Parts: sequence; C-alpha cells; structure tokens
Amino acid sequence: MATIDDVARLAGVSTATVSRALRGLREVSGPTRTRVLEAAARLGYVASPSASRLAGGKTRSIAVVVPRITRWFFATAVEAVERTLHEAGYDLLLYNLGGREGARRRLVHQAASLHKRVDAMMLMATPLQPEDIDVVAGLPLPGITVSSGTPVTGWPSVRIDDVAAAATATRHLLALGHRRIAHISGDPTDELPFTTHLDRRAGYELALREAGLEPDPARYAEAPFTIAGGSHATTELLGRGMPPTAIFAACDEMAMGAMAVLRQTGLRVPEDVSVVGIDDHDAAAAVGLTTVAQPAAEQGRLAARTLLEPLCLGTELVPTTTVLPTMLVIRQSTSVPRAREGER
Amino acid sequence: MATIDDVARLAGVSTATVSRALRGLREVSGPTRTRVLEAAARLGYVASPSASRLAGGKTRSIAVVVPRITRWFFATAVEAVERTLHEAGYDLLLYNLGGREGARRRLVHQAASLHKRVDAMMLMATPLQPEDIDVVAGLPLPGITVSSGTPVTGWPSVRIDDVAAAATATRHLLALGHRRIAHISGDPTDELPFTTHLDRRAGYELALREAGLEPDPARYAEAPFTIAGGSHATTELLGRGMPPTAIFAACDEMAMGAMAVLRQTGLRVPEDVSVVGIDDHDAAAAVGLTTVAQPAAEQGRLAARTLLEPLCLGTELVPTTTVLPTMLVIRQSTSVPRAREGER
DNA sequence: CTGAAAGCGCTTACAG
DNA sequence: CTGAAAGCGCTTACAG
Repeated sequence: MATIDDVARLAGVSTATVSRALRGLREVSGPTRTRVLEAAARLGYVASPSASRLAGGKTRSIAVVVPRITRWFFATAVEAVERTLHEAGYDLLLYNLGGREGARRRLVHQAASLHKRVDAMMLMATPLQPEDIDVVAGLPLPGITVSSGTPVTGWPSVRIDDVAAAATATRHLLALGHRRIAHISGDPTDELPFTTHLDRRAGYELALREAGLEPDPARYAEAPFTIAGGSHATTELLGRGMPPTAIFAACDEMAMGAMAVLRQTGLRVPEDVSVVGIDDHDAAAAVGLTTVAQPAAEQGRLAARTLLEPLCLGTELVPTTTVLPTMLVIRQSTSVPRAREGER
Repeated sequence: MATIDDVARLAGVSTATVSRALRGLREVSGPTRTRVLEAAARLGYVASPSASRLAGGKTRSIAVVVPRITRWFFATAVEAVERTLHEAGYDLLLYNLGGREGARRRLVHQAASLHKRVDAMMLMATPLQPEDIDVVAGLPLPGITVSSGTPVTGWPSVRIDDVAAAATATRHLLALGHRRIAHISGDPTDELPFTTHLDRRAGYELALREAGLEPDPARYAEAPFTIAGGSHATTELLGRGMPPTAIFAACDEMAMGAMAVLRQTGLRVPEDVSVVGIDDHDAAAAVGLTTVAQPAAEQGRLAARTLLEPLCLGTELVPTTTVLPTMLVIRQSTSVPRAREGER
C-alpha cells in the first residue's frame, strides 16, 4: 500500500505539498501539482480515510436514521440522499430502527460515539423522547430532521404539511359526496411513538368537521404503514358492519392493501368504495390509486444538500423549516358514492 | 472531548491499560478494569474511531452495495444486514447503484479507496464486467455476493436457485392445465447488465420444454422489476392479442403490477388469467398472490454473519456457495384455466 | 509556493 | 498484569 511518503519521495516534494495538491488546494503551483498527481497515479495512491480523519477532524460521512428502510418513503428518500452524498464524496452510514424501541435507545445512547464517526446526521421520521432531544440537540454536530417526527431544537427540517395533505385527501372524498368516510392509519403495535399518523388523523378530522361531520371512532382502524397493514385495518373496518363508502388511507401502501381486501370481499373500487392515499408511491399509477403526492426523493435530496452546504463551505447551518408542497392526483380509485349516483 | 489520556490520568494507569480494559482484553486485572471503566464513564469517554482505525488497522465497518434500495428484496435484505452488523458493533456504508452504469463504474474505480474505509464488502445482485471481477477479487478485502449477480472468484456467495424457482412457478401453472403461459421479466432499459432475469427466464423455458411446449417469444415481455414495470409489461403483452391464460412474473412486484392491469382491463384473476410471482413480498399475502417464496432477510442475515465471522474470530473466509431453499406458496391468484374448467 | 515538524488519539509489540 | 514508546498516515499552523 502506497502512503503519502511514497508519493512525496517519487514526486520530490514534501508530504505537505502532496496533501495540498491532492486535495486541490490552490496554494500549489501548476508544475508541482502535475508532478504530484502523476506520482500518485503511478503508485495507485489513495489517502487513508482514517488518517485524514484523525488529522483533519472531518469524517466526510453522514449518518442517516430511518424507521424502516423497507417502506416506500424512506427507501425513496434514502436513495436520493445516497446519490447526493456520494456525488459530494461523502459516505452514508445507514441506521435502520426497524420499529424496535431498543434500536432507538441504542442510537441515542451511542450519540456520543456517533458524533465521532460522522460530520452530521439526518433523522427521518424518528420519534424522540423529550430527554433524547436534549441529548441529540446537544451534540457538537449539525443535524436535520426529515418528514414528521420529533423536531430537534436548532436543527433545520424538511417535510410536508401532513395535516394539510390529509385534509386535502379527505376533502376530495367529501367533494365527491361521500359522508361515510373511514380512515386507516397509525400503528398501535409499534414500539416507537411515531407521530405521522397523528397529524394525518388530525387533517382527516379537520376536513370532516369543516363539512359539519363529527369524526366517528368506529370509522378509524389502525395497523402498520404497509400493504399488509392496510389489508388488516380494512378487514377490521369491514368486520364492524355498515361499510364506509370511502376510505382515506394514511399512506399509499395502506391504500393498496385496502384495495386488495375490498376486491377480495367482492366490493368494487371505486363503484362500491372509493380509496385515497398519501404519497404517490411508484405503484400508485399502475394500480390507478388516487392520492396526495408528496416528493419523497426531493425531500431526501434537499435535506442532504442542506447538510452538505455548511460542511463544504464552512458556513453556518441555518435552522429553517422547509415545507414542500403536496398535490392531489386523481386517478381511478375514487368516484361519487353509489347512493349519490342513484340521486342523479 | 475526553481523550484516552484523560481517562488514563483519572484512573491512574497508562493509556495502554485503558485501551485494553475498554476493549475487554483479558490481560487486565479486575480492580484495574473497574477503575478504568469508572473513569471512562465519569468522563463520558468514547474512543475515537478514526484513531483506533489508524492505529489498529480495522475499520469495523462494511460496505453494502445494492442495485436499488427501493426494491423489496434489497430493502428487506439490507434491513437484516443492518441489524446483524450493528448488533456486532459494525457500521454499514450504503452504496446504491440506482440503476446507473456510472455508479457501478465509480464503485469499481473507487475499489482501492473503498478497501481503506471498510473491512469487508457485500455485493448484492451487482453486475460486474469481466475486468471488474479481477479488480474486486484482487482487493485485500474479504467480500461476499448475495443473490444473483456476477460471482467473484474466491468470495463466498449466498443465493437461491433462480432457475429452479422459476421452473417451480411455471410447473405450478402447467400442472393446473395452463398452456398459454406468458412471462414478464428483465429490463431492457436498465443500463446495468443484470442477470437475475436471465436465470428466471431459463427456468421458465426449462419447465415449458419439460411439458413439451416450445417457448414463444410473443409471450415474453420486459420491463423493470417493479410494480409499474409489471403493469407496463402486461399492457404490452395484452396488446399483442390472444391473451395468455397465465402469467409468470419474475418477481412479486411485477406480479402485482400485472394483477392491477388485468383487473383494470376487465380480466379477472385467477378466473380469466392466473398470476404467479417469485419472492413472497410482504404484500403478497394481502393481495392473494401465489408465489415462490425466497428468504430475503435470511439471505442478508446469513451473508452478514458469514462476513463477520472471519473478521471477529480472525479465521479464514471460506468461499462457499450457500443456496437457500425456495417454496411454492399457493394463494388465490392461480387456478385452472377457463377452457379447462369447461372440460369438466 | 513549499517544507520541517508537531500533533491528531489511538494500538501494539516489547520489556518487565 | 502493566507501562514507555514507537508508530499508524495524514493535516495544519508556522516559518520562510
């Protein structure tokens, strides 16, 4: 393995000059730089990250924490983050809580250790206890939160307005004439106290009340934010009798699960039951799902850039909250309710 | 930030002893160890990874390369890998090729640099050019390949038998009496030369020939391994006229896309068209999809353990190929073809 | 623009 | 079982 000394010797300069030339610092003359680059190339030299981290104090890597990498939103956002980071020469350390409270605790516990291995951290929809927030905010490390989840004092945040997105979805159903609108969301079995479903439920109830309807707990069912979760919640809902004419699912994965169960039960979508979700999942167009689109990749990209800027430019990280727009995308899973059709 | 010197001073021992005590080496007496641990705890001391990597030569991190983290198989496998690695105290550096040839090239190009930042690497379904294989195999770094993708000389491998899995799916349809069996797979638009679809197509053709049928190119359509891809391929297939009585999709995501399009076209599943996939995706049960199940998390876990063992125990990495079993799971998306039904 | 030298914070023979 | 000391391979004031 070639070291910086080998390159210095071959190029006939000091290691300081090699270091400067290779990093593109401009206090190096053209000819010298050329000699160094040639020597480095000849030896196949690559600086040791451990050594430069120790000497330079920068790790050029970022920790990204997600609840579950298997869910569409996080996988899509992480993909964008990964690309942005690697293009900037940064490494991505992945931490997947996997819905385990133990993993969350370990993460907070390790915070002190984490800050020695990364230059910044990105928390996606990560729930934190009040005492954790202080620990995390107290790290000598810039950070950002993405999507809902606990805000961290002094950290910027990139997200959508979950209450508004949910209200938009619900208002769409109301405008079509639906009154018996169910909502599937949340995850009672989850060890971690996520908050996304709370905001979305609030938006649903807000829209109902605007329309003069009182939210009915019997029209609410909980399950994980997955296709299977949507199926379970819908099955539970149907089991209560008096089926809804429409279902607002807190995310597209749940909406797809709902559509599957409805059809297996012999109910047509949208003729018998309309379904709307939130996300604009890759598959939403394929299955004809009406949804409130949110820019997942864009949130990841933006968050990564926000973190990278102060790291690369040495500027201050400004704790701004960026709320990205959502948009209703009407496809084939929603229509006027049957009763209403009859009226015409 | 407390350093090892602070701890040594507070505990009244040398830094060498602190280092040994904290890492649990047993050449430290009980009382001394206790004093060191107390001092470290009091100071909130955590060893600097950069320093111990430089001094010790081990990074305690592993690079995991996936084609697309957004696809079910990779997200599920990575989740298992992440858990296994973190439980062993290893960090996971994520590299997502994102279907970009440039990313693959950069990865191989960076190989020399990569080996200085990780102790091992895991390549999931990563296609390599013949010349790349030598580069990768030549790294002074243990590695493992997971799922199909180019084998690397001297590296172990964890996978399923893709040809057999595809044959199982196809034979299931043949046994039900289907003769017009279409296959959707592959991805002509992908920049990267993946191989999974080739194996699965081979298994499909193998099973057809066993049954005395000649594979018909008109019954084959290509698209990405996603729900949307499955929809596109199925739409293309249907556009050719003479619809098949059954579709074998190369993965469950494609199968779900196929089911969506069939239903939108007014065709019932399975009454008019049977659909079978490969994976046993989280959502397969919810949508009633018959599939050949493969253990995605298990492959990730096993691959991580295989890599960890030699790293932790200092033993040799044995280049074994582990082929995990697959299993046909019959649900509601397959049945006897209509013509056959009439015969009864 | 370039170099000599200190220092980053650990681990590891080596000696006792 | 413990310590003094060298060394891992860089970066960065400082001086010129």
